[in-house]
Amino acid sequence: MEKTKEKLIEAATNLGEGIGLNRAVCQIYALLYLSDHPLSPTEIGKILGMSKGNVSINLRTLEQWDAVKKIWRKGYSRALYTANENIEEIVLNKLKTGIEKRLKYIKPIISLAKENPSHSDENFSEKINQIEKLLSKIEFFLGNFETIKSLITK
Amino acid sequence: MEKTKEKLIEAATNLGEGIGLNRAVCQIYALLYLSDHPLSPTEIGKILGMSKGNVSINLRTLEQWDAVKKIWRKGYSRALYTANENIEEIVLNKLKTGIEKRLKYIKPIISLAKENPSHSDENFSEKINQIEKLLSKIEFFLGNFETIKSLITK
DNA sequence: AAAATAATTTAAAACATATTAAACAATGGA
DNA sequence: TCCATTGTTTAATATGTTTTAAATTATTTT
Repeated sequence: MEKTKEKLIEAATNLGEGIGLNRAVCQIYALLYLSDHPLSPTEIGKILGMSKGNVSINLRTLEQWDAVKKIWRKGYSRALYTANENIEEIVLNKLKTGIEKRLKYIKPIISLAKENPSHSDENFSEKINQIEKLLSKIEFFLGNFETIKSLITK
Repeated sequence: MEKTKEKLIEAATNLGEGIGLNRAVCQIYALLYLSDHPLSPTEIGKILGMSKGNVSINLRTLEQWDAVKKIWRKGYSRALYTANENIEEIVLNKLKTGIEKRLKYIKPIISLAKENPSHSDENFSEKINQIEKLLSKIEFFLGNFETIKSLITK
């Protein structure tokens, strides 16, 4: 592979790792993003020096994020992969999904704490109120997410 | 400790772990956040059933994030700790610092790729342009960060 | 100043995650 | 249909992170 491309992939991978993604996922996405043609899992593995099992696992992860997609070429009947080039869209969607999941989890717990008769503790109920306020801000944010997203991505 | 509080700390910790923070950091912050009075490292360790080494390490991490602060009480000459209650502020500051660090790292690499004479590859220079556009969006965002922050936190 | 208590640092252990290698399944071409 | 090739799953290995326990350092009390 070209030296510059290699460096870019390396840089992107470090970046991704910094925000908690695993190495393989970043490498594969960066490779596909920079490639001008779709690649097969085998090619990906060869180029990146990575086992085919690892390629397989992480391609599926990327598909779930809608960060890459399978395409079919006449002649080839096995799938090739391309990157969804809209990085902002991918990131924002992941963000939204993540926040939603966590909200759903925390809300009932806060409700429970609110109902609970530990009214003697003034500080505690004040803190619960603070958290509730924060949660409703986040919910507002989610409610306007599509608007915010289009402001950013367009 | 009170049952409800315990559950809340547990929930907050799971939440934090979900976004890549370590268990101890979350537990300590949640405990201090919900406590109505400052706590010493020893107390924290005892309440959470955690080694003092672990408390020490993770308190320092939290201090670096400005998520907790040392306070002194007359009579006590050793430091006690309280939570910075403004969670939004903490999160946004961490976000900003993180983005800045990563920008500084990726920018020179992009510049290098741009200078590089791989002009034969039309696709490649197009992709570089895409990334540059994205980076300048992020920079714009950072430039207006204080404004955005005050919109959110106030 | 010495003893007691508290906090930090460190090296090792426990734990978690990512990666591989090998077995298995599916597909395409002879 | 059988062989060759590609992709997936899995169990194990390797790697990285968190936590602890113990040693060290700092602080307070007597």
